[in-house]
Amino acid sequence: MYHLIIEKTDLDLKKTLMSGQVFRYEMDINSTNDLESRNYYILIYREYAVLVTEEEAGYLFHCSDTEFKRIWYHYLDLGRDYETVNNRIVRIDPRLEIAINNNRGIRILRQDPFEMLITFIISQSKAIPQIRLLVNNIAKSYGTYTKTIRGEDIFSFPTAKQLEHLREEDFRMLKFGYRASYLVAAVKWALEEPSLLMTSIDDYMVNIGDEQLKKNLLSIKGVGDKVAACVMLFGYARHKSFPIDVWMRRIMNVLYFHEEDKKTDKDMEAFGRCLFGEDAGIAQQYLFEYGRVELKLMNKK
DNA sequence: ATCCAGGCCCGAT
DNA sequence: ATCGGGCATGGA
Repeated sequence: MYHLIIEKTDLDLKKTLMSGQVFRYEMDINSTNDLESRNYYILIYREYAVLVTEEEAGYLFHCSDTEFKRIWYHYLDLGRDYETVNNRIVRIDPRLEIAINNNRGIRILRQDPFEMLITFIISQSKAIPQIRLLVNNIAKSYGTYTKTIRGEDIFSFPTAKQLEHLREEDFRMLKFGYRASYLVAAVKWALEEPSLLMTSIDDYMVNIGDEQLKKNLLSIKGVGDKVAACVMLFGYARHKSFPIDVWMRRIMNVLYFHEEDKKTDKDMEAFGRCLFGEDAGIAQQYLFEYGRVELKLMNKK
């Protein structure tokens, strides 16, 4: 019934969930060693939700072996050997070894494309706690109740179909502000481009090239380079994506450029993709974490 | 109170 | 092509 992951080094759920790529999860971290209050996590993917407890030997998934293999193994990208990727990245830039060592076990999740599209449209000019609040609210309002885990009612994120009839004012009522019209456009896009949204986990790899997919996403009002890159990386597992945000700008201006260079986001994205190639997305995640920690310390002085 | 948050659109150069 | 103002909301 339960599936046990032994290798905690290959997977760090806490770091992965807090890395800014996912906004719908639950987590309870206890600082005590009380056996009755182990750390636990709730992962959500489409109509699935699973309780994961942290045991001495590894993470215990409270679901069937079949569900684990079919859903969570995939969701957590466990089929990829991150050590190999890490080695490639360190070979390209040895300075990232610190960031990798501090963030070993972070994985790029394979989340639902439509959820990523809506989530990252919402994310613009918002802080992470706000984003979490907004996406959880829309799930409660328009998603489907899945199950209750440890007292938490878990809802699936609404499908495009479930948001089909929402108007701008409906989204404004949910406090999405000026993003409301973008969301209407995104839902319309999703309903018109069903082939770009997987219908089952099996057809995850949409049969379309990176460039074409990006072009398609950019056609949505409210989706720019950054949002498109995030959707492609976290929703379509396009690991050549290299999203540039304020944090990435700061860290890249320290590691690779200078403020005076006045590099544009486009310049930086091209640079990162060229430097890290197929590992750009994962490298970006390490850089991002590096920036969140190291730069914060540098600015403190 | 003012500022700004993992941006993007749009109109003016 | 590039620049800057505006945009909703809420937390610091």
